Amino acid sequence: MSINADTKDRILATARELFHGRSYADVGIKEICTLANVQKGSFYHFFPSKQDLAMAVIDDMSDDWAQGFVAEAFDEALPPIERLDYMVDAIYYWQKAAKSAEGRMPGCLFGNLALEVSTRDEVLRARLNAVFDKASASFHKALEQAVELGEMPPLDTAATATAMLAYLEGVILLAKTRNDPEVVRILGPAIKSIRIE
Amino acid sequence: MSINADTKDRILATARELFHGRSYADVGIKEICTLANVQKGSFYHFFPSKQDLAMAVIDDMSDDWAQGFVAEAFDEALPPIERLDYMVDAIYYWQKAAKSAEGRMPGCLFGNLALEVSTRDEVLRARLNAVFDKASASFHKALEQAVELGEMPPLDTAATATAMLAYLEGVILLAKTRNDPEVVRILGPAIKSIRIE
DNA sequence: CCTTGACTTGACCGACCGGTCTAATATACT
DNA sequence: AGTATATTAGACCGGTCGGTCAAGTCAAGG
Repeated sequence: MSINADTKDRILATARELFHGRSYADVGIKEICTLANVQKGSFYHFFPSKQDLAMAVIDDMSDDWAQGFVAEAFDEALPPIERLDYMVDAIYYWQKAAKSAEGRMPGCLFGNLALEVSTRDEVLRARLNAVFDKASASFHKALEQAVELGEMPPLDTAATATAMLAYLEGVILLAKTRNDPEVVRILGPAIKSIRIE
Repeated sequence: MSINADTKDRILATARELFHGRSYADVGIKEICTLANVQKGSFYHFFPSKQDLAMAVIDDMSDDWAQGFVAEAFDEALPPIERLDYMVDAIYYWQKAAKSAEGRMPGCLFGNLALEVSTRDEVLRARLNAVFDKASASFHKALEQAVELGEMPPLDTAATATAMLAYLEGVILLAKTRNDPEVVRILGPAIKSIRIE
């Protein structure tokens, strides 16, 4: 192991921050390298291409989510419907914190990337799709349990789960465009009203 | 008037198509000029910058919408709630047609641009915000009338209108990521279930 | 000690970016 | 006809892009 075993991690963390705060196309490898204190050669030692970096960033963020507040929000100990509110709250506080730290609401990295690259890069699109599928599955489980527990009248849980995810992404999109996290707080809770029979 | 009085229009139409089908950053002025059969000098005669072009494209598309299917969908002759379904249908058929023509679902130009540029360009962000506000207003009017006519129990019509717009954008985002317009058809109608009291 | 191979350095590459500029050309007005 | 003005043409600019590469440095294994 080298003394700089964390080089790859630094690249990853820096890229993630920059991609999230701006966009894929706007952030160059040179900039990532500079901020991560890494030389270009080292970068290309770890990542064969910018696309590969993007995939790594997506996977990295996805893992962090799965182990982070998404795991908390969809904790089976919580009543299913409360999980939805937890998720909305988590997003709200996160975006609010990000805005006060950097002045701008970054929105959802996955949503941002999806709209930016999915017409141009099939590989990344597929990756992002998988992330959305996984997220949708969390909603699905919560809905199934809600129905099972009688907390919610029966419905098409799979379709509704996807619709809820879509709603969340849409709310974040609008909030980002307004650069106002309050949009999430105001519109977010209506996620519970969405129903597909 | 010059024999090529439509030069500006050709630039605009080409840029709109390219921005919509790909992204703002991915499309260069040179490419727009080539496809529009215009030279760079002419381009910069009509548009002082790429940013100005983007604004013009946003305005152009927004006007087309306002006079096109959005006007039809939100026609006051239609029962308010049917307007929502009309809107969803219109989006579905549009995206489906675009996909079979070009192989890819382009999604919503405004949503695409919003996520791509709103952290980087305040001017464009403001413009996109205005477009969303205008769209939200159409929903708002429909909801107000629905409540008035007793077709819908009273609710916070303004917030719900924005929520519906957010939902639509989210559905389009997901559909684009899946490159599958059917997502719009399946999830779209649930827009009517969204409620903010 | 010497080799191996992972890692780093930074110069370098061609392509392309948004944007500028000068000169030519077409049109409209007097 | 002559002149002003709008439009077009396309070479050109500095800068940046993603990516390559040859030349190293350095720690671990034999």
